[in-house]
Amino acid sequence: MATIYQVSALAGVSLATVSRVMNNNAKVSDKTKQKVVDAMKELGYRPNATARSLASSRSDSVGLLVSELHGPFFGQMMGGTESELRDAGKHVIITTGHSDEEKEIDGIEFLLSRNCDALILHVEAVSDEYLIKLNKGKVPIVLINRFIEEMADSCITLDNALGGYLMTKSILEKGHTEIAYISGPKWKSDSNERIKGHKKALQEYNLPFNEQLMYQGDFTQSGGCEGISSLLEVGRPFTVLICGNDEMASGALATARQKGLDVPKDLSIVGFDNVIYASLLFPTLTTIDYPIRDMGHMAARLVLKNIYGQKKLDIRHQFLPELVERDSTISI
Amino acid sequence: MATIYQVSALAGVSLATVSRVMNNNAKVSDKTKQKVVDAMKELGYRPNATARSLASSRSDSVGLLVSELHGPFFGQMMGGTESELRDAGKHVIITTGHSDEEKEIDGIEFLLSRNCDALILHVEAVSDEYLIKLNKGKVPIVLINRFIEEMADSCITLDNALGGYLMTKSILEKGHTEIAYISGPKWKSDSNERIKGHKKALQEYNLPFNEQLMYQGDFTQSGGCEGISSLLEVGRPFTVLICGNDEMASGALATARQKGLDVPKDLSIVGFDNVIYASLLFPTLTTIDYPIRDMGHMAARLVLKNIYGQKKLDIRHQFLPELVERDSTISI
DNA sequence: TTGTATGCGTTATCAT
DNA sequence: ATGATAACGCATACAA
Repeated sequence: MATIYQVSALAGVSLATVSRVMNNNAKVSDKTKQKVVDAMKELGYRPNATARSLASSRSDSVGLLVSELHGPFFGQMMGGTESELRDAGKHVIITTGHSDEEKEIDGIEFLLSRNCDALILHVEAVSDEYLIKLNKGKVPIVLINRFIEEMADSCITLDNALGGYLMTKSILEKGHTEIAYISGPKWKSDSNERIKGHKKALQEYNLPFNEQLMYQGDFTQSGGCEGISSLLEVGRPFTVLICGNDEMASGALATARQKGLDVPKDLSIVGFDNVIYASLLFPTLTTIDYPIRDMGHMAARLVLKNIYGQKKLDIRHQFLPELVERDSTISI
Repeated sequence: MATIYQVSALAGVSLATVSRVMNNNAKVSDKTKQKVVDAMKELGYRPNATARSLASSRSDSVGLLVSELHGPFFGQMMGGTESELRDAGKHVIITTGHSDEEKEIDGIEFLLSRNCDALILHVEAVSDEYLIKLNKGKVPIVLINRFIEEMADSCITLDNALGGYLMTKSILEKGHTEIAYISGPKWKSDSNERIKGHKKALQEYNLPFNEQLMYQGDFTQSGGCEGISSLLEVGRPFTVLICGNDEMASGALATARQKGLDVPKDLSIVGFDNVIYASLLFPTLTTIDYPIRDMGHMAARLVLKNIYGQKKLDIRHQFLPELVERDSTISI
């Protein structure tokens, strides 16, 4: 691989000059610039990003930490962030945290060690204190789907409580009173917020929250399957099943059908996220739209604005969920 | 951020010694090692991967290029590769090619410029020649879902032709003779191989290939929607619709239902890939299982074996597709 | 076992 | 406008 030395030698100029034309951040006469460009082309020169980064402590790349690489949710998020950044000529370095504190920290340290210009994090296990401290460091942080008062300017969030409220309200309006609920892991804030909204809606309708018909799932399809099975075994009838996300809802849907239940006639089901295949299920799934792709976009824009100086971008920190009514819910 | 200099000063040893305990690749007395470790801890020292990489021309990370970050196919592939590599203490740097030659090359150059120890590529647009040349370079390459004779040892492939054959044969066995086909882009090799297998099965049954009922889609859901609409307009009846992948199949399925067609009674539909939600659709989708997660795993193992010296791993280069019969196909 | 010195490929600060 | 040269943070061949 050709280096800057060889280019400078072939072009008959100094290292500094070659560097200047690469970064075109200083005046270079057209004549010498041409010589350099020619030399570069002849040698097939490609700058070494590592050396460049070491010398400049920049890297033109931003670190992105997601919980998982698979699944519709993170797929959309990564896609949104990457496309925006790529359009701006920046690269994204992706790694995973697997919702595990140690792995999340490991991932963050990896990204930091790669000299990322900024970090966009979807973290669930590390503490607020850790993040606050991290945020005081040299590398700017953007938090997605998590709100921390002390670093509010760096947070891109969805109003999960509102989402939980909307989904419950919609089924209460349909006359349901016997409600089962498969939540996400209780230690995840979005699960909890959704439950909060759920309870608020119940309160407005003077309905009690029934702990018996609450099952704690794990946001996966199979979690939804196990959830509905377990809930049916409780023996207490319910006319609607609220799921903490679409993946669990789709699992529950399939299991319900296997058990001979007609959705929505025998049982209404609601999801959360509006994943790409929610409208392909049968019946099509009523859910809450989570504009995660837009939020991924916005996280990228926040970085572009704060770190890469694209001042004119306007930023939105809080996104709103919306009810998407489809065929999996029915009035009774 | 603390550097190796500060650690060496605090510990009262030389740079080299600090470096040795970091990499523990040379004898260091327990006593001095302890001093160094203590100093590191006290300073919260974290090695700078960039500097490290520049000095050693290694990076303990492998570059991964996929076409897209979203979608069930690439999600599974990335997940498989990352988990295997992460378990081995290596990191993955992911970037995208968007099935576009220029972007694929840009992505590869980015990965190369980051000093990746190896590259795992799912590329569709760059030429064989480019890859062969790339493969002669310093950085080892692994190709996934693409076969090039000259670098066969670096390829992890699925027998797409066999898959195409299996899917067609299964519906021929069911008595279908009026067959419509929504293919992937014709310039993608997997699309083509699947069509080849399709034709081979037709031949065995002495059935003609009907160009009229062939629609070229783009492997997306909406492509499937457009495909079936267009095919229905041809006016020539068909009892089965073969789709180049599950995403198009799911789009076609939804559109078919919208148009009042009963799947599978009025129309059988087959997909390809066996994506995670194929079994959640209604009716559940008959498809060809593409073990892409395993293949992602295997690509990682190939790297671990060849580059990171884990010699005992055994490698499999060719994977076989399997028919998964579900409810979207029926005998006539 | 430990230390010294040099190189890795750039950027950036001085000069000129 | 251009050139010398010192960082950047670490690995490593060579000495001791």
